[in-house]
Amino acid sequence: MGTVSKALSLLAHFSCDKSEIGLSDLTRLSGMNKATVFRMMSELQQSGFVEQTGADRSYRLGPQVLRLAALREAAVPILSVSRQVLRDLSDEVGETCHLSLVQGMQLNSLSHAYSPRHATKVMLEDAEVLAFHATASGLAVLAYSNTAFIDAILTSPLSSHTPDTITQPGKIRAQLDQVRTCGIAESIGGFEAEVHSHAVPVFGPDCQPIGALAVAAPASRMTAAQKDLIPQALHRAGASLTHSTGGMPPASYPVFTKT
Amino acid sequence: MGTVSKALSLLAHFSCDKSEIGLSDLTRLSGMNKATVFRMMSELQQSGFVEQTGADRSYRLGPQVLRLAALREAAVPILSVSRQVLRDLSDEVGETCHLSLVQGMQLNSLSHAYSPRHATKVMLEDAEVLAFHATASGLAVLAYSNTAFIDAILTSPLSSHTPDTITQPGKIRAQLDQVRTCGIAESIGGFEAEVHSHAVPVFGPDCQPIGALAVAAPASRMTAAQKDLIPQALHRAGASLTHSTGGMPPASYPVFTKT
DNA sequence: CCGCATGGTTCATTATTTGAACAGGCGGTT
DNA sequence: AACCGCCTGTTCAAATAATGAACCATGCGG
Repeated sequence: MGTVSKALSLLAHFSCDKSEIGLSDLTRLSGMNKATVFRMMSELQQSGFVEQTGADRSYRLGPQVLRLAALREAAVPILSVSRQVLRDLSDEVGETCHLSLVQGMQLNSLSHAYSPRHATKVMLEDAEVLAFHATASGLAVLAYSNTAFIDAILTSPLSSHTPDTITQPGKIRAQLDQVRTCGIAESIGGFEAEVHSHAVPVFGPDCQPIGALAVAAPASRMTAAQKDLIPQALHRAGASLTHSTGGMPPASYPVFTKT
Repeated sequence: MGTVSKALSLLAHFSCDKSEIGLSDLTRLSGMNKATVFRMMSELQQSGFVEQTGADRSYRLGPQVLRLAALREAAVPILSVSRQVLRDLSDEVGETCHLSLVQGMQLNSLSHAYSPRHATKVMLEDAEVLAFHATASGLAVLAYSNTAFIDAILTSPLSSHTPDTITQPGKIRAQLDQVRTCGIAESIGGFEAEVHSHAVPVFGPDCQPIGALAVAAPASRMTAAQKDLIPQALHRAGASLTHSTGGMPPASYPVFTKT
C-alpha cells in the first residue's frame, strides 16, 4: 500500500460520532507508528485536509474538503439535484427520505429530508455508512450491480446489525432476485430495529447504480395506504433523479406497476 | 515536499472551468513526471478522491470528497448555517450574496444566494478562488488577520484583474486601515469590472477571521438608498453568522453605526 | 503512411519514509 | 512533592517506496 493511500486512509477514520481524533487515537485506529501518523497528518494539514483544534490539539477534517466537494458538485451535481427530489418525496410520503452514494466498497448516506408530519422520525447521522446487505439502499444497489461487485460484497464479513439482519449470502441473493422483479428493495429492521425501509437504485450514465434513494419509517406507521403509496412515489422520484443527473436505468429495470 | 503533499497538490489543479483533466495535462500543470502523476492519481482513485471518466479516461474529483465535506459540515456547519443567512440577506438587498472561506493562502467562494429581483446579476463560479487584495471579501479578511498573514499575502505576487485593481502594498494597507474604522470592506471593479462589492469578515471562536460575507452588485444599481441599506444589512448578517457558528469578533471590531 | 499526441508500463537508481527511542507537559494519585 | 500514565511531538540510522527516462500501444489528423 502506497504512502498516499496510507495517508488518505487516516481520513477514513473520521465519522459523525468521531469528528475529532487525537494523535494517539489515530495511531491505535490505523495501526501505524505514531511518528508516521504525525508526519502524514502534518502533510494533510498543510494541504488543508485536516486542521488541529482545541487545547488537546486533536485533528478534524479541514476546509479544503468543502472546496473540493463544491467542485465535485459543480461537475456532478448529485446532491444539489437530489435536494428538491428528497424534499418533494418526503412531503408526499410524510417520512424520512435519504440518498446514499456508492463510494468504493462503501455506501454513504449523504443527503436527507425529514418530514415535519410526525414528531417521531427516523434520523440518520451525517455521512452514515450503510451496510449493503442489511439495508434497503444497499440491496437496491446490489441488485443492479455487476457480478464481481456483488461477489466482493457477499464474500466480505457480513455483520449482524439487529437480530433481524440477514447475513447468509444465499438468502441475500434471493432478496436481490426479489428486488429485480419489482425494482424496489425493502428491509424491515435489518439495520435499525423497528425501521421499515424502501429503496430504489439511482443509475449513472453507464446504467450502473451510483446510489439509492430510500424512504425510512417506523414500522408501526406502515399502514396499508403507506405500503401502497411509498413504492409508487419512490419509483417516480428515483426515475426523476436518475434522469435529472443524466443517468439511465438498464433495460432490465422494471417499469413500475401497481402491486 | 513529501509524497502525500505532492499527491494532494494534484487535486488543487481542479477548478470550475477545469473539472476534468487528462494525465498529460496534469503532467504539464504539475511539472511532475507522467509515471509519478499516474501512480499518484491511481492511489487517489483507489481512495475515492478522483475517478476516471469518458472515453479519454480523464480525471475528475471523486465521491469521497462529498463524504468528507458532509463530515466536516457536521462538525463545523459553516455552509449549512450560512445558507439561510445568505438567502435572507439576498432577499433584503436584492443582489448576489456569497460566503468565502479562508483556506491556507487562498480565499474560496463556496456558498452563494442569488436574488430573483433583477435579470442581470453578478454570478460566481463554484469554489471560485478570490484574490485577497482585489476583492472586498479579501480586504475584509485581511483587515482583521494577524500581521504575519497580511505580510505573507502582500509580499506574494499581486495580479491586476482589472484596470482598477490596486496592487501597491502601501495603498492596500491604507485600504485595510479604512476597513478597520468601519468594519466593512468595499471594492469597485477591483476583481470584476463594473461590480461594486461590500464585505464583512466572519470570525471564528479565536476572534480570527475564517472568511467573509459579501454583497456583489452591478455598479450601475448602487443608488444612494442601496449604499445605505447594504452596509447595515451586511453588518447584521455578518454578526449573525459569526454568532451562529460559535465565533466572536475581536474587541477592535466596530459596532456598526449609520454612516 | 507518418508524425504526434494520448494513456499506460518498467525497473535500476535515488529519495523518502519508517519507527524505536526519546523529550516535555499535564492531570491524577499517593 | 513525587511519581505514574497518558498525551503531543521529535530524531536519525536503517529500510522501503518513489522516481523518471525510456519504452509500448493506440488513436487521430494530415
